[in-house]
Parts: sequence; C-alpha cells; structure tokens
Amino acid sequence: MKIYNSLKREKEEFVPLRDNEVRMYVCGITAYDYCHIGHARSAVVFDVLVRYLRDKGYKVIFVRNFTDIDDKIINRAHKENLPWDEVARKYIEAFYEDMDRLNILRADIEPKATEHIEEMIELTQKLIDMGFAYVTSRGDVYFRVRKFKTYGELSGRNIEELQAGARIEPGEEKEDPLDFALWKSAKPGEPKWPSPWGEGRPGWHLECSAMSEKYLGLPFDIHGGGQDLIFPHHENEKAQSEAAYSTSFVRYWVHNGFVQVNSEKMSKSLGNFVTIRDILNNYHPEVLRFFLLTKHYRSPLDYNLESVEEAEKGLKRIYQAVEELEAILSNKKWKKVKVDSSLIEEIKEQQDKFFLSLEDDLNTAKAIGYLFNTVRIVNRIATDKNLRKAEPMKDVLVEIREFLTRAGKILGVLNLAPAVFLEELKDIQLKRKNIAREEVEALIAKRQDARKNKDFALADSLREQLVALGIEVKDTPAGPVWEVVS
RNA sequence: GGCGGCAUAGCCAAGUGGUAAGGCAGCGGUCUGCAAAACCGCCAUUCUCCGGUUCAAAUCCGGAUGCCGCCUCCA
Repeated sequence: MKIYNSLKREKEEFVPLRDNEVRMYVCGITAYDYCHIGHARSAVVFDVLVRYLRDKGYKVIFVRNFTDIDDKIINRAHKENLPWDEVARKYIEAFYEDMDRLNILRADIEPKATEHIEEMIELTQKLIDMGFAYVTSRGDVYFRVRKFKTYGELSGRNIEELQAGARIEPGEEKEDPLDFALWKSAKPGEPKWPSPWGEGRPGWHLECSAMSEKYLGLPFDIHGGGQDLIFPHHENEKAQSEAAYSTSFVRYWVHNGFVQVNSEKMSKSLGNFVTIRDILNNYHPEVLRFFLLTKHYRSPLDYNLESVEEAEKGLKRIYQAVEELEAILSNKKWKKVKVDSSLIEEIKEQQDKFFLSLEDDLNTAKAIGYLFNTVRIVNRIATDKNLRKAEPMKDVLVEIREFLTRAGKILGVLNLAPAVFLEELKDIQLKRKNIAREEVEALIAKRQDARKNKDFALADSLREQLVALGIEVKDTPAGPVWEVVS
C-alpha cells in the first residue's frame, strides 16, 4: 500500500523492514483528563491502519504507550486533590472505557513511562557519555540540540527559525535555548526517582525513545500520532534515538489531522473541548467511529452535530441493507432463472475499488463511497421480485455479505447484528429527543385500531402527532414499524 | 514575522494530467388507503479568482484573495 510519510512529505510505497512483520508505535495519551474527540480520531485512524495491515496478512506488533508521569498530571493532582499516580490510574481507566466503546483494539504492548524509569536513565546516561547531553548544577539533564546535525528534518524547520521562538525559563541552566530536558530534577513535594544526577523524573520525549527501542528495536516501521506531535515531540524523540543508537529511528512517520469543533480550534481557553463520553451520551459509538472515517485521515475534520447526524443516517442505511440482505438469504426457495451478469461484475468492481482506496494512503472516505454503492446494489436486488429469489444470485449475495463483514472488520464498524444496532440506535435517538418508547407505542397502537376500523382520518391525525414528535411510521405487511427521524 | 496546509453543487465529501465517486437535503416517478423505506430518474459544461505550461488541468507552474494549523502544553 501507499502511505504518506511526514518525513519525506510524500506518499511512499509501504514495505516493512522485515518480511511480513510490521512494527508500529503510536503515542498514547498523557493521563490527566478524559479523552476528547481528537484522541478518538487518532485512536480510530491507527486502529484502522493496524486492522488493515493485519487484513493484508502482516503480523503487526503494535505498541501504544501511556504517559503516566508529567507536569500536567502533577498539576491535575493538585486540582483534584489526589495523589499524582491516582490521577494517572483514573484517566487510564477512563481511556479504556472510552476506547472499548469505540471498538479500538488493545495494543499488543501498552507500556507506561513510570515502569521504564530504568531504561530512560540508561538512555540519558548514554547520551551524556556521547556528548549529546549535559548535566546542570541543579541536576537537570538537557539534550544538546545543535550537536544533532539533522535536527529539524522531520518538522521541516531549521535551527535559526527555531532559535527565534526558543526561550530559557528563569532558573534553567541551558547552554542553548533550543535544548530540551531529558531529566528534570524534582522540586519539593514532586514525584521523584533516584538517578545518577539526583532525584527527579524523566522528560516527556524520552519515554517514547526508550520504550520504542526496548519493544521494537531500531529502526522500526511506523510511528504515528497527531499532527501536533511532529514538533517538538517527534522531532525530539528522533534526535534522542538517532543520536543514542547511531541508526535511523523510524521508517514511516504517519500523522493524523486535527479535529475542529464547529469550525473552531478545540482548546481549553475557548471552552469547547468535547469529550468522547459526552458524545456517546447522544450518539451511538459506531456512529462516532463511522463519522471519523468519512474524511481522509490527514485532512482537518470539523465536528458538528449536522455532520454526525449525517453519518448516523449513512451507517443506518448500510445496516438496513445488511438486514435486508440477510432476510433474502434466509429464503430457502430459490428459482432457477438466468440473471444479467453485468450486475455481478458491478458488485465485484465495488469490492476491488474499496480495497484499492485503502491501498492509497488509507482513504477510508473514498472506500466508504464504494460501500454505499454496494448497498444500492443490494437494495436493487431486494426490490426486484425475481432477482431476490434467483438461484444464481445466492452465491453472489453470500459474497456480498462476506465482503461487508470484512470491510466492517477493517473499519471497525458493522460489528453488531443489524437488528441489535437498529434498536440501540432507536434508543439513543429517543433519549436525545427525550421521548419515551411507551409513548410512541401507545400512539401506534391507537392508530392501528383506527386503521382496522377504516377510520383513516383518525389514523392520519395520529400519524401527524407522531411526525410532530419526530417519529415516522411505516406500514408493512407484518404490521407497523417506526423510526426516529431528525 | 517564519514554516506548512486547504479552497470541489444548498451542506458534507472523494478525486494529483484525460474530461467531476459517494452521502445528506431537494425535485419528478414506481410502490402505498395516506405515508415512510427502498428502487428508477433529475440535481456542479464545472472545481475561489487571474495568468501560464500542455493535444488535454479541479489536478502541474506563477500570482491574488480567503480560511486554517504549527512555531508554547496539546491527538
């Protein structure tokens, strides 16, 4: 497949270093708050990448870390009046809750920074010994940025540009404002670990260098994260790792685009942070997941209610087609008739194009288009009285079912039985509109009575009442069926 | 100020040289007591604007305008 490499700034053919094995590292969360929609996008994007690579037959070793010691966690601990490690534990647990609901697979290895202090100290010592780092009088250790010649290569900046923005904070003893911390000496009351340079804690960038080397070795194939991590986090990781191990660090750097909220940057100051759990109060987790995949992973994505509800309608359309497909397949009496082979070719074409889209830099938005084309074909068969019972269609329909299952497994949607999803969706829509199921069912029962009595005027007025509530009733041979509409 | 990205129908969105996927909404039809779903048909001679390259450009180049991100913690 082709994948966009942030380092080269172009799409490249993806070839793993070792035959059939893909080694991949994605920066996980700093556990100091609930996860927001941006975390969800990053998690979903790399989850789909892992799933797709596995579908292609690669053995993927996937590492996603937890930053469980950091300034932000310490600050949060003060605010919540909790021990810092309790804060980390609490938000890691919340992370799992949210990610499980979004159907994000667990990484193969999920290392925590605090469990790798030893490795980080070793790495820091190595950099000091090599002259890439230095210790200050108060026990901080800094990386000597100017000594690392290709610094800025990943983020596309040069030292002079960076110089302008860099500052030395009061009390810091940097040789150069560009230098960044590998080890921070502990202030009174802060969490700390013993080290050759005194008690302190590791700098943020260090953990990913230490843990990726430990679990994957260098160089490894894919390093992922949000676009904002390119600078300084990934630039610094790269500098540390390449300086210490004298080899290239990562072969393909993959970064996902940002999520905006109502066309604005999501930020604490604007107060527009949208957490995953907030969204899942009002929308089905698969809907959120599907929404996140309707735009290419590198483009900015605007989160707004209209777009999510559009995704909801789209996913519902696919599920309804799957339900219909299964209904046709449950038929036992197939008729021996000839069918037009062009239809069969059209179906195959959609499948091929679906996979070709993913081959091209994981274009899920495009791939989903072919899913909808497949849905239209299924519905076309379903509405044709002859086709839906035609013997030659049977194998074709089974194949479509298998295709949709496989596609769903890659995208991490269509994971539920259609009837289950549609009921769950209905519940969450009713909740959103604050309508009780019983209320709807009572009105429908009343309308059925009226219809039996051929009192169509009453039946129609009851229908109008339901429509006013946002409920649409459809009359089927098996009785009335209702849906919530926006 | 420096670096980078993006501008496609009412809305969302794919499309990196060969003549505009898909979804939502809308309109007409089939079906229906009515309606909904579904299906069929319609819905961008045109891709922010101005130049250029080419037989051919939404796609490449130059310029303009607008929006956004990064440069400080951030997925």
